Amino acid sequence: MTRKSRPPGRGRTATISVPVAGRLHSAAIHLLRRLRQSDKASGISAPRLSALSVLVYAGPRTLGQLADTEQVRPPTMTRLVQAMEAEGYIKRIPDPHDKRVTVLQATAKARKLLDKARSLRVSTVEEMMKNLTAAEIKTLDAAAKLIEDMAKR
Amino acid sequence: MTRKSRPPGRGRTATISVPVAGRLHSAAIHLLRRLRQSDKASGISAPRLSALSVLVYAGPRTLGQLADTEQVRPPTMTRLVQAMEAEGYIKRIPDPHDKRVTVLQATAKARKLLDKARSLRVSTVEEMMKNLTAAEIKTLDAAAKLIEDMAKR
DNA sequence: CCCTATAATTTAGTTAGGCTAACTAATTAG
DNA sequence: CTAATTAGTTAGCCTAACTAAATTATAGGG
Repeated sequence: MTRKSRPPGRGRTATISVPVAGRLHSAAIHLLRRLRQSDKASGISAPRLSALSVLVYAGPRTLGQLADTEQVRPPTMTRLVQAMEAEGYIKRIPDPHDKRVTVLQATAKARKLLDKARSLRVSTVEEMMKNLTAAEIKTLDAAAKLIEDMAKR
Repeated sequence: MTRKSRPPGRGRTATISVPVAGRLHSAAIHLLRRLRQSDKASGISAPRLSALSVLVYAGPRTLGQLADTEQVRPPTMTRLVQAMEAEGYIKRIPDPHDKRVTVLQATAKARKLLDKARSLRVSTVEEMMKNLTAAEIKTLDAAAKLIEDMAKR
């Protein structure tokens, strides 16, 4: 589902979207307020969880790349990585072509942790959805796909 | 728009909702990741922003109540409040019935700050939505309303 | 009036995340 | 073969958020 480039003549679309953006924003805030609670149960801090999910869901990368995507300086990432390495969530793999580089890879333990955290959050959402009609669920599904698409770039 | 209590015979709704909950969860995460960036621009830390928005959007309450809702110990909240009081975001109002208690109230400056933060985030969402069709926007709007309803309890 | 409970603060200390500056080691360019 | 660049680490410092324990002041029942 790739976003089609919109040709001229889209009319009042931008104007219509303004209040919707506000409502969508509020909805996201309130949904996430709920989810944050299940997040704490994972027992890992937000910066670590964030860096680790990059490694788990987007694959291995170097420390510098990870620092860039997480928008921190390399020394900060060094420490985050050291802590998570000591806890068995990250493995360092030396780059054979460039000995200065270490590629970081999430371990099975990390994947298990994130899967657990995810399923906690997902069941919170399920619980919230349990009284919806089939049509309402369809609407949410369509919206989820649209949002993914929008967030992709 | 109050959630209607669903009578028996809703059939496979719960089963259908399972993968949708997962997709909705992912969508929310990715949307949030975007919004966190605009949040930084507000220049206030996450714990403070969170506590302050309780006061702004849910109204005044005592320090102890605020500590409870934010899930921190009273000393932690004392410090958060002291900092925000010094910056002019919170006003303390002595409780006439119980002199041990101070009721915390957000100032106009706080409201202005949160409005600014909100509009930053909303324009991020608008920007993301700018290539959607009218039908897609309608879907998002319906979903936003459903989510608000779900999150409400 | 005393005793206990409660609201908030102070005290004293920890932990985590962030930074810059200075360093080592490896790579690449002249 | 130097010189400059790049990846990552170390060291040192700062701030924010958090905690438990002790303290202060008020409330309220017996």
